[in-house]
Amino acid sequence: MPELPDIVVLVASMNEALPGKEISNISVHQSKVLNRPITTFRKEMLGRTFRSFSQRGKWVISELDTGSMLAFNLGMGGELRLHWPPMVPDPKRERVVFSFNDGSQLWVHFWWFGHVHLLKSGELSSHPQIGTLGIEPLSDKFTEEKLVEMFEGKRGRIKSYLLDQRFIAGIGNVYIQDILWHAKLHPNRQAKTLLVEDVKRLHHAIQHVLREGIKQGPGPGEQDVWGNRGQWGKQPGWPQIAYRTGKSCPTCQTLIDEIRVGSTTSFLCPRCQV
Amino acid sequence: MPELPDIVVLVASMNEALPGKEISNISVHQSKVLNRPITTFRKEMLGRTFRSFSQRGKWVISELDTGSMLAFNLGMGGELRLHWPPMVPDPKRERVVFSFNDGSQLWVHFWWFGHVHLLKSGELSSHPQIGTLGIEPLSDKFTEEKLVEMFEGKRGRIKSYLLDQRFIAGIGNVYIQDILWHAKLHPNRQAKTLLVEDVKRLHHAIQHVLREGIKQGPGPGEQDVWGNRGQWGKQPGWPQIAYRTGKSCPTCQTLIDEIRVGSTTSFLCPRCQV
DNA sequence: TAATCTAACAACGA
DNA sequence: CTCGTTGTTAGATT
Repeated sequence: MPELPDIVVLVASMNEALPGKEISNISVHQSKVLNRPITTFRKEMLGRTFRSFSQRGKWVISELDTGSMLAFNLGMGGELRLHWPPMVPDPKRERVVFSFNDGSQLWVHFWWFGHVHLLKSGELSSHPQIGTLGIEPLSDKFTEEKLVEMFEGKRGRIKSYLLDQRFIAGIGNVYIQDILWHAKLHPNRQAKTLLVEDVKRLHHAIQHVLREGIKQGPGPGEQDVWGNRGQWGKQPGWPQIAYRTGKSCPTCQTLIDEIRVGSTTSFLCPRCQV
Repeated sequence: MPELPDIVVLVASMNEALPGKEISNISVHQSKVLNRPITTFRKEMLGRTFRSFSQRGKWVISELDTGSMLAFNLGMGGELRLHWPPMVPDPKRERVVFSFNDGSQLWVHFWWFGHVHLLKSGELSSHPQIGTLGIEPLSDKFTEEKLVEMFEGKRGRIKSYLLDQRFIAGIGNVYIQDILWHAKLHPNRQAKTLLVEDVKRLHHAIQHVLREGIKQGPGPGEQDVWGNRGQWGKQPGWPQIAYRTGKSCPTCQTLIDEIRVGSTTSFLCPRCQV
């Protein structure tokens, strides 16, 4: 699933490519991705234009000319792709296709668990998932103190909290790998054992890795609205740890390990991360 | 902790012994058993008389002359005892002592986790524990159909549900032993595997064992308000299974086993109960 | 040993 | 983590 950096890059490309296009047709091939009956959805969306796009957690939020919002969650294996000339989509693969008045199309693709939710102005905050998202880790409000607070009184492992979208929005099981490596913290480290020093390193690592992710372009399997992919894995320094099992830790040359943490996989340097 | 049959017997004795007595003094030796500050509690209780007593789940509920309720939960090792002539209670042992105008005393004793909660008329249903109690298993409303419904869509082991006070009120880890033996059901039996036949046997076993418990008098460690104890363990047929590890199953002579089920102990016939 | 609440965790389903 | 629900467990304690 695309995480914060992937969404930031995708949203930037959508802001270049899509504003002003008027929706002239909509095909929905899997109705449960919508939060309304198909007919209602079509009626409310036809004739609308996208005004702008923004990122919130792992969601793409677009503002329509009516002031309503269309919120995309790409689930697993998700893509938002602009197509021109128009093609006939494979209905098994494409969940929703928006056709525009200039002949181009926006394909919403994912193989499982995605959402395309129409929200009236002001309904963002009452949306069961979007409304409960935590802080944006690249915003000014995400301070070291906030991170200290977040762990206060918590008993579990830090990885659980970093992945919990109600605390921090946008970190998933890809970028967290390098975040924990930069912070020199083991994913199983208990929150209550963190020192202020640890939290400071973690705070810095979160912002550093997410910003670097934006700079490097979409992560593995991700792309922008035109299908451009990023540098991930194509150059030596990026990523340092994620999906590099058996390679050497850049700091100490110990071999990178792959372990199960709860139901997720973690990549880590067993020597640097404690 | 006293369970439904023990509470029924205790309540009956309290209805004989206590109505009409006026509370002339109250000593509270552990304030956290109350749901009010001690001074407020004393002010509201002094001069009151007990009108009647009833059983709800594992609670003793008494109605005062004001229409308010005083709800007792005896926690672990709990006793409600009428004393005359008055004695000086050991404050380490006795949590609350009510002195009456005739010189007698009601001692509230337990070594852990008991409650003495004052509730205004109508507050019973909003009490966090009493208000969420499930059905009374000896009431007419407790039908086989109710029991079938209770297990519908449930995935866990039946013992969890039978002990969960939000489903059925009043069964604890003592009487459940003979209930499951009579129903020929293993405590770890998954709810979803129950046949209608099983549920029917279970329904009958619940009512049979609880009624027999009332008839036999208070269970192990329990007593009525005068301190009378029951027949438990003093005669061959009662109980059949509970606390009889290593004895013979009355049906098949297999030795009774003692196992851990979650965090509780279960006694069972490994041959009869499946 | 017991009772109940809760957080954390796992299993499952959508 | 993709997220919600449900059940299980460990820890704390009203």
